[in-house]
Amino acid sequence: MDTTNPLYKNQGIHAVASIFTLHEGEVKVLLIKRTNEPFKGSWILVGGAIYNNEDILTGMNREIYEKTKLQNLKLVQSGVFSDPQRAPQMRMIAIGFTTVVNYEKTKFSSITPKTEDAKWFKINEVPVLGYDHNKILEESIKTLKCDIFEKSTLIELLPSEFTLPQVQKICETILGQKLDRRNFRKQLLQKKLICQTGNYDYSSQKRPANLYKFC
Amino acid sequence: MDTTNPLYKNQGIHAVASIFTLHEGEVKVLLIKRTNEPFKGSWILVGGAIYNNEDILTGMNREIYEKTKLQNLKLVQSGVFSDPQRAPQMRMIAIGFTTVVNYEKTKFSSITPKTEDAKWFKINEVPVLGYDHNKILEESIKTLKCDIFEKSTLIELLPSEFTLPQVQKICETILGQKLDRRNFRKQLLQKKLICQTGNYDYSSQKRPANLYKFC
DNA sequence: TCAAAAGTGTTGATCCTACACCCATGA
DNA sequence: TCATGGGTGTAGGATCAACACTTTTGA
Repeated sequence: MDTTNPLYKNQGIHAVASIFTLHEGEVKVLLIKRTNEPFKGSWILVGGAIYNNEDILTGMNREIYEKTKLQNLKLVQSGVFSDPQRAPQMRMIAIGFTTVVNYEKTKFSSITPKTEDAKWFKINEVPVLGYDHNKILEESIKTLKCDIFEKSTLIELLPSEFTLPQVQKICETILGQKLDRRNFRKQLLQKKLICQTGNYDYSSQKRPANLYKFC
Repeated sequence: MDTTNPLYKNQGIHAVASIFTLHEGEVKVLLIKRTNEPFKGSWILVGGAIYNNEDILTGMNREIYEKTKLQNLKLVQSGVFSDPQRAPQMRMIAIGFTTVVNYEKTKFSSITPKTEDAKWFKINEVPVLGYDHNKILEESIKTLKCDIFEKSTLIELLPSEFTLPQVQKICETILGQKLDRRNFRKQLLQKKLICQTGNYDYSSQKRPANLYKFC
């Protein structure tokens, strides 16, 4: 590689995360309003350029922490975006990631100095985003749907004890379709990821549901 | 992004291809001997740094063409490699790709000025490579095994007319295991990717096999 | 006629889907 | 007692793995 070739100059790498949550029965994604050019005033996904001394996962975690104070999220890679024009200032490649976070955890995260505003958007009410972030989000939604039955996804979205109807509602919301109750339970139970606690959820006004936990 | 931050300087992107072929009943990968530092004299996969004005696929195709004169290969992305130390000169992220090429096509490709030597290696006789290319190759082998039943893979490895035992041998070689003949045929035929030509292969000294083509 | 490779079907296990009725509770 | 949501089992179809004998050819 000839490092004097100007075609190699000024490249950089973005790590961009679609952070999803469930709130009020809707799938939402965290967007941040940019305070600087380019795309000043636009909403974008959480992310930024990674440093020379970081691998991509470290950089992604740092960016997420800086902008949201969230930590220890399970990140799944969901695409590489390399259109030379995707960032106006300089040539940037983006690596997309997908993750979910329990809405309760986000209540206490204050907005950091780097962000003017951060907001959860329903995924079908997302505006036109800066950069190519609509495309990155689209790939992440596919990844989210694929990973919805993973322990790492469900464990984040559920409290320590939960009912099967709760789990089913989460999956249905994310997949955007109804699931058969009996098949759903069979499927989940025979994976042996969860087991009954022996407790019941009396909070509903109807028949109490069995409480389960991850085991 | 603060472009004056030195942590953002001098990043680059490698596109790295594991180009596989079948030859003399073995799966082989194309390696190139480096003529320059770093890793002068080491064998590495085909690849290089992409230009500012290329997307990653364009850059990968260009690198492959420059180094092998091969064109129109079906490239499948097989990983992102972002260890900050993976390249000694400067910080380079690598995007790995997997592809296959018919051995016949490679006979006429002469070595280009950029390469001292290029050679097919059996995949279980690959030496220690420069950079992190052993790791990249490992991921590509997984991708190759996953994609072996894809039309785009098989079509490249087979002549225009071929027998089912030929296809089966290819799959067995790549997967490294024997397959049941009856199940294999059923599986392939019910995908309706191939159909009989009505011709027979008389080249063997035994019962002639039906010739098939992609349809 | 023999050796070698090509060709061919069936059976059982597993998995997935579709579907209907009873149960426990609070109002 | 009723309305609501929780809980449960089975039957049919599709898919996959295992397995053995017959056919065609050249030597």
